[in-house]
Amino acid sequence: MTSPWRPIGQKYHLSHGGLDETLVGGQSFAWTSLPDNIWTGVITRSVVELRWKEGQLCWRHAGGEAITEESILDYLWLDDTYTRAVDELPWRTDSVLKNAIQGFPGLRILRQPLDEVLLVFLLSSAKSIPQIRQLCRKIHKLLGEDLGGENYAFPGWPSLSALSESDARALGMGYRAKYLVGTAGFLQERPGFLENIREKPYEEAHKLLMELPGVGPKVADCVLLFGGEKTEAFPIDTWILQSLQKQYGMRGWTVGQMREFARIHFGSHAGLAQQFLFSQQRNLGKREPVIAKKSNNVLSNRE
DNA sequence: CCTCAGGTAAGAG
DNA sequence: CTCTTACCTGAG
Repeated sequence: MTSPWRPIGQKYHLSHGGLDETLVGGQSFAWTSLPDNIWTGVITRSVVELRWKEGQLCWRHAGGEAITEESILDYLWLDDTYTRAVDELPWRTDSVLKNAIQGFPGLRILRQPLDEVLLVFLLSSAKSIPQIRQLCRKIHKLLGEDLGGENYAFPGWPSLSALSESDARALGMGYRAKYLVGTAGFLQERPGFLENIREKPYEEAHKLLMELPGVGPKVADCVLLFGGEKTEAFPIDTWILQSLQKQYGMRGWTVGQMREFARIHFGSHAGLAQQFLFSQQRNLGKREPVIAKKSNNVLSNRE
């Protein structure tokens, strides 16, 4: 059933850390990190495993529909346009960004299906990454196609529209339940709405997405960046807010001013810059300094 | 028991 | 257009 490992993307710049951030760092919730530098995930209706071994990325099919190497390359943005996009970022004059790029070599934006990404980020508000992952899995398992090995496909919005608000609340969505029901109903009345989004220029697509209940500026940007191939989209979440405030000295700036800054400073691939800064900010202080921890214990013993 | 977490929507100034 | 606040729920 499982196909043999095949090398992929030999000619492109990759690293284990960059890959891990890409797959399980928060832009997708379809991947799981396994021991031995292996990740397993679902690409549309195919279960795929990736492995990092001796500086080489390999993949194999592990369930569901067959999938081509070409599809994997596209999904992982393994082509020359990525290399060019990174080079076009203003790292030459921006040492913060340069630092972030060097910290996560080969970090990229996945090209995920837009409808699937919309569900994920519609449910993401005020939730942690593990919570979002768990909630999405629950929905996929309930309504999505069984791909074997506890993997399930995204059900599609027509299936999601079968959920009532109380169904959705029973799944643990809380106040996000009305977003899901509202958006599912909206899409049912407007066939082709999501398909159209991809073809529109960024500004228009962003405006259109915000017509959906529960989709504000941040979620719309996430959907366009991760599911709409709009690399100029610059989602401003709490992490990016911190990065801009602390590393770029933008305390007191409004979110609107920050969006404007990002457009001008980072340019047509601002979203890619965002991903590097996001990963950098989120991983600050994640390395456990053992010695520092010891001294903390001493201090905390006083009463 | 209390606070807070990948935000959005609604209302006020 | 900026600023506040409520909104569900579960984890720390």
